[in-house]
Amino acid sequence: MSKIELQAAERLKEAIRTAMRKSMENGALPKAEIPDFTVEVPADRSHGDRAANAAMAAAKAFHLAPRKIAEAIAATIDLEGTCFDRCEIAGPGFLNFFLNRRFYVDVVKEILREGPKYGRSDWGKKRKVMVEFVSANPTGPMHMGNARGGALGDCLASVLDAAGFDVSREFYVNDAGNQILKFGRSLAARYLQIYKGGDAVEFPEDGYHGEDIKERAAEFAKIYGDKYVDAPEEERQKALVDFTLPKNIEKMKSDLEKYRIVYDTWFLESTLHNDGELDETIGILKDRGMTYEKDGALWYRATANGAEKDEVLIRRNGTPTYFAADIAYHRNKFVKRGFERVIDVWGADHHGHVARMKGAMDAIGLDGSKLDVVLIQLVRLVRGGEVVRMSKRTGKAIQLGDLLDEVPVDAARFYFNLREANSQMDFDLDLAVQQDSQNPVYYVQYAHARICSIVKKLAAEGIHPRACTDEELALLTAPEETELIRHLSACTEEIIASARAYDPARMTRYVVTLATLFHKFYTACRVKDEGESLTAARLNLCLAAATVLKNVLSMFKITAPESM
RNA sequence: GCGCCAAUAGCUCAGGUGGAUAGAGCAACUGCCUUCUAAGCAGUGGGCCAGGGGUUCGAGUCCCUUUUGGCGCACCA
Repeated sequence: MSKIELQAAERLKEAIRTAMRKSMENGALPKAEIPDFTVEVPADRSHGDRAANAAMAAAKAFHLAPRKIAEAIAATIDLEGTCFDRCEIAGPGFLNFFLNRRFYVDVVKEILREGPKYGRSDWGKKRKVMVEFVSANPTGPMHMGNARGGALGDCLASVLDAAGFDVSREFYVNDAGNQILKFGRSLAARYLQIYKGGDAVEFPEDGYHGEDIKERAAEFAKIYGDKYVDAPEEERQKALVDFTLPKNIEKMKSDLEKYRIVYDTWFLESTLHNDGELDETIGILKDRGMTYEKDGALWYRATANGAEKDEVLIRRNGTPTYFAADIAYHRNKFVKRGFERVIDVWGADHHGHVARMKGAMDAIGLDGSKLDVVLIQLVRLVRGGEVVRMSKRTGKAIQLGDLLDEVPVDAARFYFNLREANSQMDFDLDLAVQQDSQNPVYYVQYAHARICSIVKKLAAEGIHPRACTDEELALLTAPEETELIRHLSACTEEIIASARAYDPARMTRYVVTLATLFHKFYTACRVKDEGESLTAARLNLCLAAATVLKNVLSMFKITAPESM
């Protein structure tokens, strides 16, 4: 795990604080409390590798001009033990620090030593965290929104894993409740229509109108014939649901696997109903005085936790609501399975549900703040310059399976992780299908392939990668080389930042920038025929770059091709 | 009506806890392959950060407000 970069900021901060204390002792600064300040990477390279705003932040406390404070700090600071060797005062009082030679040498060595592990850290301290994502209704095929949620959820899980959490991926299968009844009614109607004609059988108005329902009913009819035409409605529906549901779930599994998503758990909602957990959870709410009866239904006092209105848990007809099951489900995650933190990836249209769900966790005596919800704005599909509606019910929506038939998985996964979850996004299918050189994923993969090509070319001449001495690695002083190394060194920090923000798109941007810096290096610096030592050192740098490119890509389950 | 999310270049978007001259990609234009992959690199043009107030040394970033979009406010899930 990378320590170098992580320690850089902390050690520097401590050195600055020490310098301030020393200045106070020798009278250069008045005695005052040292305020909080930041150390950051400046936008402009000429401002050094790290900049601290300590002098400006302390101006008030010391009643001194920022530049005076900066001068006192710069005069006393001891950079021994940090990876910086120079400090400049600039602008309104910034302290700009420059990395020493040793830093660049150590980074390259560390990457080559760590290999596939480089970038990983124990920041998450092995805490158990669950990421639940997609969880599409098993009543029909998955759509574009699921494609985005899938790529994001899966990559978020990977980022958390790399940041040192014990991550579990889960798919919640809504195989119970109202929509399954509706599902059964829809299937039964389509089934009967086969034998009695489309006009003779009325299709339920709130049913699922998709073509897939007709297809499933036809498959069923092919096997069982008219056996269920005269059976009681309830029996007919049950037979159709029992036949169709497993097929739909299998289809989702295989589509998702094509998409390189493999879950640790497929959690069936029906288990909550069947083994009493739902009743148990409602019992807890009752015991805590969070429920009451009204109009024949059982209500949850959501308003007690700040909600605008109360919610029904059990309907007048005796069936529990989705919300009731969801409370039991989340209780199961925390209590029965001991997850310390639970992340749900939901479509943004469910945002109203977020506060309710957190409040419900508090209501059953858990901590709602340990439930995090990542909201994903729905994707608008654009084809031929026109927005395509994605309603499942029209039966005209593009399905996840269709998408993957047309768009390479590498491209789809990368594309959906280009933007943060909470941004609206159009998916231009025409563009995505024909995308090759335009798609940033190829740009990144190309950088990797280029490196492999260099290595191959040199190997053909009998030059193989070897360990370099520090003196040799210190030859890497061109701006294109130091910029590249500097960015490579930020990988661990960046993964942690992505994990903290639940934003895997940060890593996509990181790796695109990495590719850019490599391409610049490639253009400016030759590896071949540069003298034995420099060639060896640059070859090491190439391997380091390839390692990080590959680590990030494979974290996202995107291939890192050796040639293109 | 109430609430959540958004508004940055022609288009699609970046801009961690406020920092130095607001950045990429695409599109447009101009250069660079007898030398490791040109799916690349270098350069040019392009901006009232939706409008208006405020907070302070300092605001694209924080607060208020207006406008414009997306989405919620079921005994649906």
